[in-house]
Amino acid sequence: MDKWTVARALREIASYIELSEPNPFKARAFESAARRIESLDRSVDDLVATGGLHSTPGIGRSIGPIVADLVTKGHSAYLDELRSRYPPGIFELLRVPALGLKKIGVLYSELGIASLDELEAAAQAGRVAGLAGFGAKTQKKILDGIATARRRSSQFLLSFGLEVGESLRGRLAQIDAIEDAIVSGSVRRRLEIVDSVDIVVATGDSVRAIAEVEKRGLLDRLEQDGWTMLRGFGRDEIPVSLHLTAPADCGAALVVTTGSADFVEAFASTIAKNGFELRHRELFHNGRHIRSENESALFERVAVPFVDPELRESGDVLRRKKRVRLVEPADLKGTFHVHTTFSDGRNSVAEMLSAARDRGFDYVGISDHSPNAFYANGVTVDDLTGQHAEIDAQRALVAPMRVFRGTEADILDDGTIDYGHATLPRFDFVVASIHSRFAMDREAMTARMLRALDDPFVTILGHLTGRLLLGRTGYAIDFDRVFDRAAERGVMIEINGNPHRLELDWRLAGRAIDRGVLLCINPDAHSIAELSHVISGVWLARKAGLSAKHIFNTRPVDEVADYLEKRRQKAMERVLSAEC
DNA sequence: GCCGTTTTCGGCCCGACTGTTTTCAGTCG
Repeated sequence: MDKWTVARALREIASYIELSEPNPFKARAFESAARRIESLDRSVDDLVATGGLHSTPGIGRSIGPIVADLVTKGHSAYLDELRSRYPPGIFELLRVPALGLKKIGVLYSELGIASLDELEAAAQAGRVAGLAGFGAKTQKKILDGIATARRRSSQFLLSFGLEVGESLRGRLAQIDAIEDAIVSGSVRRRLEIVDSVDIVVATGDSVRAIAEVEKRGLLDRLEQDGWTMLRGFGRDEIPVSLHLTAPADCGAALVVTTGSADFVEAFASTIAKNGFELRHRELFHNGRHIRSENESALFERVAVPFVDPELRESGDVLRRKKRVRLVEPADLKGTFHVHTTFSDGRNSVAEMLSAARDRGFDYVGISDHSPNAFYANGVTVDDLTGQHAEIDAQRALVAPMRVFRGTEADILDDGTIDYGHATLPRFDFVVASIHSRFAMDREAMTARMLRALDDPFVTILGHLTGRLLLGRTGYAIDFDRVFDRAAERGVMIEINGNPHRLELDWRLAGRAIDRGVLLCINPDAHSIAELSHVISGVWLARKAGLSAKHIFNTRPVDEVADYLEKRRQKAMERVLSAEC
């Protein structure tokens, strides 16, 4: 069993404990044990086999045997028992805003509520308001929140849609009767929130193809709609549509099913001028069927410059005379905003650096949290020396990759930057982010951010609005004023590739670019695996129509090093002259 | 549940906000 699976089991135990136990520290002990396991630098099997478990901090007499059970038996009797005490799916109530594990525990023990439907019925009957710790306002909030929770359960993050789509595509491609399978729809357009997965399936024998899909159980609750459409559900109930098409019509089927509806409509009317028509996912010219094995051949045949799928949200893009070369993952030479175990990262400096080198980066910037971020174990001024020494010690091992020492410093309530000017010069770069007081009004929040942008040590503005997709709307700011100030001060704005954040929003990126703001694609990585968030950052940049020239970290290492050093020097001069 | 040279109990990362309370618990970041 790998360490991630063990950690997940420990977290599940922590959640069950929080439902029922009054002592909050017991659940926290399991949480911290999970973190310990995740940050192991060797396999958990090895740790158990060699008896090293007992000397691992945070894992004591109770948790030790649970970890050993998980590793040696593949399950834990303790966790099995906890699971049997509650109905499955009780944690779906967490989707309701204002409901945490404590309240869910009370709802279950007092009223036996363990699903959204039961909760809704009880709240409508007024039974929730009578519970200890609940009241009329909470009951109203819950009723409002159930709608949100239901909506959230029918929407999915792009990263999830892509994972389900690609895994299905791979399994479809293994079927003999299927020549090709390509993910289309809003996933292919890289829309940040999707409600379904669409796959074009090219086959010369749809009867056999459908029979195989059914036989292999690739989808749940399969419905057949004629011979060209199969609908079902993938993992976690995401709706999936398979669009069966003859291989000769694959290009047309891709255009139509990729959408958007607006784009396809505009595309159809553009090509109609030359006598072409899209009908039932097939291409016709003056009534005669035209082969379109792939999309680029189709665009060429109808004499329209190819439009990258990410740009197909509206038909306006068809007015362009030429295709713009969008930024690609291979364009990124390095990245910033990478956390380590010095704050809330799960991997050490050494692990993160060698993983960055293995991705082929020429440079990487380490940026742990600043002291104000208590909950994220921010690095104190005293601990900085140790971290910098550790980074310096690792440099030679990952050469010639260049390592920059940075921070993700909190923007404090008044807009000043955590650490202050006594310490900020010690960093090669500073990502400034807001992690507290999200509820400020638009005016106050904008003022706070403008002041942060005025600090000469700030290099990059981190996750612009703090939004969490399907979780939390970002704080309100006046974007144009922030973009103007960022351009004026030469502060970059981050494209945060974390699939839950994906901001600055692709709908806004063009406005920032037009005002002269430079952008930087960062992973906000808290583990080796999360370094891949630079790829989702590239999706966003492509969706915004950006090229390599708009992105700072497509620049070569020498240019980047020079830029950062000059900026740091200038900041120190400005601060010194202000003090004189 | 874990930890500890103050060693078997008492503390455990913090703060804003909200609603239910009338001094605090739960949620969220």
